[in-house]
Amino acid sequence: MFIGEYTHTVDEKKRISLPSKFKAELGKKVVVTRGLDNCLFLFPHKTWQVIAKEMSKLDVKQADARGFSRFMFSGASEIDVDSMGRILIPDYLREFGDLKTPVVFAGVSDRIEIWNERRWDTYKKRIESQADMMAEKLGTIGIR
Amino acid sequence: MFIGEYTHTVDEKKRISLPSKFKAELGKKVVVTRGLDNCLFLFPHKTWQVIAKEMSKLDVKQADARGFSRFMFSGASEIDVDSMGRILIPDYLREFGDLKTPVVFAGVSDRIEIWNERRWDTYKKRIESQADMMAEKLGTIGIR
DNA sequence: ATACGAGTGGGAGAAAGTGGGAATACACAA
DNA sequence: TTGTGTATTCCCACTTTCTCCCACTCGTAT
Repeated sequence: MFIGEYTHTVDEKKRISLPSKFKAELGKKVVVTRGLDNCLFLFPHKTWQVIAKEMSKLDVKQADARGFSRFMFSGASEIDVDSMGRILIPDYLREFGDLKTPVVFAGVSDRIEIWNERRWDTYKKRIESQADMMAEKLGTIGIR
Repeated sequence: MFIGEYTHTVDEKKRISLPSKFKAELGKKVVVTRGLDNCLFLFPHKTWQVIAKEMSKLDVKQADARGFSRFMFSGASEIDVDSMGRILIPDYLREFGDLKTPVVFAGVSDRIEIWNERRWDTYKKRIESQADMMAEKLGTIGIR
């Protein structure tokens, strides 16, 4: 399970090194896709295979399902982790996620999210400010 | 499985080089057909054979099934990949897809779609804006 | 103080993408 | 049939980008 938050650099060659805490669980082959709220999702290859299988069940005849699978599959990229534990995000994904130095890796259970740091901070503040909502959600999962 | 998004050029001789990530899986012989939403579908020859077989099972009595298979079969074109990994799209398909430089190859699971870049961007933006739909679909495939 | 691991930077070689030339095939007119 | 012009096919070559590997720095632990 991925937890924690790490800030990294995008170097001149557009490489980003993975947080070492995630390296073992991610393995040598990872998949990056478009995520929600302009972040990217990062999965171990094995997790992606499960997701891809689920997605391929969607009905091509439905316009929104078609759009969704186009969005996810075309947005996905299988990436080899280099010998230094870095990944190279394709241009179109880097643009989508607005990834400029610094970027944030956020572990979210089964997946890792990659964020533009500024967007991440803004997003976090917005969530933090919604104390009532947080309290309620905590309640629903049994913490009071 | 085809994933990812690649922008390529249509050269003076109307050739388009295939993204190298797709070359191995596509093989030396591919099939291009009319796709949905004004893009073209590109299949490895082997995949096409399976599709053709499935389509021939469709009920001829149903007008929409008839229309669909006419649409797919009449538009289909078998194309050899040249030694540099490029293909030559027939005029009528290039017109249908409005393919002018630059064009986008989008891997969508078992097919590749070829888009006019401008149309693709417009389409993508429309999908991106449907965040609710995306979140819902993500939920159905187990991402929350 | 030294060793180690994590994160970052850079250089050389390989590959991908694209443009263009030469050879071949084709169509049509003389 | 032969010649001419056009189109198509097959290679070769150039440029840019990517990939792989090595080196350096900084902080932490021994």
